[in-house]
Amino acid sequence: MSVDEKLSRYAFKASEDRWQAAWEDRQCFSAGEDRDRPKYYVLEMFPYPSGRIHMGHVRNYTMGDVVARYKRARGFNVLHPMGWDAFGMPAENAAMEKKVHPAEWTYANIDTMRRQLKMMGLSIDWSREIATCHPDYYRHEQQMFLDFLEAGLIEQREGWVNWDPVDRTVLANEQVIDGKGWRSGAPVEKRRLSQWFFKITDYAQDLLDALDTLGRWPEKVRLMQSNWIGRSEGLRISFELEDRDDRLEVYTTRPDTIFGASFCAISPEHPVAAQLAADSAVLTEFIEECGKLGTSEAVIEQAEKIGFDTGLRARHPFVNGKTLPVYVANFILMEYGTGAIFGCPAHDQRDLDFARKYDLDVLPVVVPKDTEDFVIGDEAYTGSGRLTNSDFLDGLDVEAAKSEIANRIEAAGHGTREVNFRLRDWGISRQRYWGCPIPVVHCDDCGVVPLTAADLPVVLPDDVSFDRPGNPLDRHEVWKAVDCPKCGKPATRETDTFDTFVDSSWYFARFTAPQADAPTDRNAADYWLPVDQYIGGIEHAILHLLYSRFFMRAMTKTGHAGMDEPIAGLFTQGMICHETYQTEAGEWVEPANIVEGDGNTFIHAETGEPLTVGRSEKMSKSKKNVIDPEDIIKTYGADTARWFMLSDSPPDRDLDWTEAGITGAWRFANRLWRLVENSADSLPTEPTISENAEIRRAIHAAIAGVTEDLEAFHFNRSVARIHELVNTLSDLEPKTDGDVLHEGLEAVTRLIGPMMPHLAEELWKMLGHETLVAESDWPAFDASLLVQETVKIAVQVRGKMRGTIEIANDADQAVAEAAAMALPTVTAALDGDEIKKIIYVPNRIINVIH
RNA sequence: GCGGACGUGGUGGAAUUGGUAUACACAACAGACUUAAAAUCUGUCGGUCGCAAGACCAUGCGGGUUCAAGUCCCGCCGUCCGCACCA
Repeated sequence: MSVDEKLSRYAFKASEDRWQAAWEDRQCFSAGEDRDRPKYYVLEMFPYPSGRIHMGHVRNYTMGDVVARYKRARGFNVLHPMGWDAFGMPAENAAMEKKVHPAEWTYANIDTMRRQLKMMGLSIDWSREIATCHPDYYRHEQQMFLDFLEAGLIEQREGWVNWDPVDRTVLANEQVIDGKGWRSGAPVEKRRLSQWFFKITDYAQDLLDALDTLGRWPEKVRLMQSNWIGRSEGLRISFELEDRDDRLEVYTTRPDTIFGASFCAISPEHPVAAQLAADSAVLTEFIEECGKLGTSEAVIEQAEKIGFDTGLRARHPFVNGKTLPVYVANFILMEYGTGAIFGCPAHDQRDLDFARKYDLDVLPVVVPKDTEDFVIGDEAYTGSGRLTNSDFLDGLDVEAAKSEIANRIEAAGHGTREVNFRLRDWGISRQRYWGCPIPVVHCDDCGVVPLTAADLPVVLPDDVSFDRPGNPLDRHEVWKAVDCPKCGKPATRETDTFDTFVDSSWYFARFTAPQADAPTDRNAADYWLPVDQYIGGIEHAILHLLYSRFFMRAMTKTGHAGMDEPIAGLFTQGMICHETYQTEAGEWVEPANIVEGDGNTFIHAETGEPLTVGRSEKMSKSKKNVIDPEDIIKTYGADTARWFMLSDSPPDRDLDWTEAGITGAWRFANRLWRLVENSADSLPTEPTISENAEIRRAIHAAIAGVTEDLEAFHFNRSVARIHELVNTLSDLEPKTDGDVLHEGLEAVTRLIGPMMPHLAEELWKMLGHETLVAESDWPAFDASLLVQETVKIAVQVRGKMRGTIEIANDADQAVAEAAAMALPTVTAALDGDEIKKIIYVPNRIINVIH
């Protein structure tokens, strides 16, 4: 860089160091419980310490920082903390692959990522930092487990897991690939294991109902949660079984189709299936085959639907002598309803596919209105209509038939109306080391015994090895050995740890008092909660957010909190994507190794191989299309990186990372810096009000617009408005327009404050201020300046644009008509025809119909 | 498979929520400055036809509602997210 360039360019590095030190010095971002100002709690989803920050983090934390800095300028007492979602599988994988202890790996990653986040200049209260893997955090989680247990919110029962028979270890769904263990390659089996469950289903109705109160959540997230909870009103019907004393309980939401039933199907895990399998090797084999699909619902649903005819027959409750074959079918989930259904192929697609496959009857019992010769082909009919082929239900509509059949079945004692939820209890036991230990012991005499508060924390042992698969806690005889809290005899510790979703279900509460001796300090929690603005990826729309909502209720029930809903406002951001590059052999190549060849081609920087450019995809290590934020910040500065993150793409949509985009942002930062640099000396020292109404309108319209956009999360629009204002100000002559330029530059500087905080401080100083933008108020606008005297409105003839007219604001229809008719394009389009109607929307449009 | 979203110039996108489609930015092209390049500044920039005025076409595809549709409704196509042990 030449001397000349140094003089004409914004020296971001010095600036960033200077202002970050100034903020730190003055403790600008430390939060206290100031009751004189309204509080505002801004939170971004805390990161998993995977190694280095990625662009997704940069985008997420930039958005949160814009909100935090903006709200601070608006006079709010802002809490904006940061922490680490530090337990999880990657640390154990690293331990196996790189022979490094999970704790060491995790804490080193945290140090790196904290340093990187600080480079961004975020307005975070770092004194509140927490890491979920630290005993100071997880001891409180253990305490709450004990409290929840006592409050009846937890129970222990058996649950299914994916079992790798070769590695003799439990696998996560993502570790099962095509039905095989990812390391061993062995076909997985389903196994029953004793597990702890949070009874989230006790709150199913409440979690559903309360969605209506979450007005500042995206509609799509509320809808997804609502569907996930999946309330259904149906009927539990008890079928008699031929040659058996017991009955088969099925659950259905379409009892009206009972006369179209042609089979029953039960889950491979249904007790009846197990019983029959005891005497049937073929059925046993079939059930084992189903188990190879693992526990993933997505896999089960996508697998080919297969069944096994048990030979059992269920008696139809209303048709004398009619019996239905009972199948064991791989798509029936034991977790939903009763684990058994009756199938009506004509009116359910899955049942129809099954019936066609096994050649079962397809009898339509609901016919759409005004239809003759109704037949079912390859598509089931699930719409409304009249009942037919259904004895006493004939002629009724679907709703009436549902009600009638329910009445009859209840009266006959063959079943009951039942509300069901798709939502299942939350299994929290994990057979892994790097998680929060579950604070219970197993005693031969007393059974499962919870520890007491005095025994906490149960700390993970450090001396563990990962040289073989399985949970190291399980083989740690010293750590496991403990005296039973009840009888004092030797007992063993529970070796399962918590699902990491437990850690992230209450961290927002812990941030309100991170040093408290109890899980929360109610004074602080009641002051700060709920989170006013939460920001994170859409991928967490269901599980993390639903678990957190449950957890808050559980904390309230046990006295650790005082409200049900932890998150008042939610925003879900899009992902960061980048083009992908591949060699002819199909190997992925990093963007750093790409150079442009002749024409529109790209070649490998080192090997010179020709490369194909693939479409933009989510940045991922596997496709090597990642850009390291630290490289970008070092090259262009934090403000440029932040500005690019906010420009162009709407925050809820995916953002395409491009070289052109980041250099464009860099050029803008410099352009603005030069504008102030070149005009600062010519500006009046005492602010005066300019007579230039046009420019002042532009300035105040920008302030009004940016304010509105920031409130609505339209950051890309704020950026466009700031571009426009800077373009306008650039055209001014500092010597003659000094007063209005001064007003404009002061406004721009404060408007970019939340987005490019270092540059804003730098410009503020250049404009002669000794205060900090970080401690300044948000600029106000004068609404009276925004009113325009005349408006330009569109003129249409029969809905087609024919020109525009400029008339007075709120002009009468007569004025608008006269102006419109005077347009040659209008008279030409009318061609002498009679005018039938004129539609006039003041300040918008006039439409002449002929 | 089920549930949820998204689709506008060469590119990212804007559109007062049913009222002038393409703001703002990028890329490209032309010019100025420069020995030259970079940087910077100025101009052009949806498509077709036309010297021009202008006309016609265009918001994934096909229908519909309306004086008026990117926006609302119906049906397709494509892409993405979630599916309970990844975080």
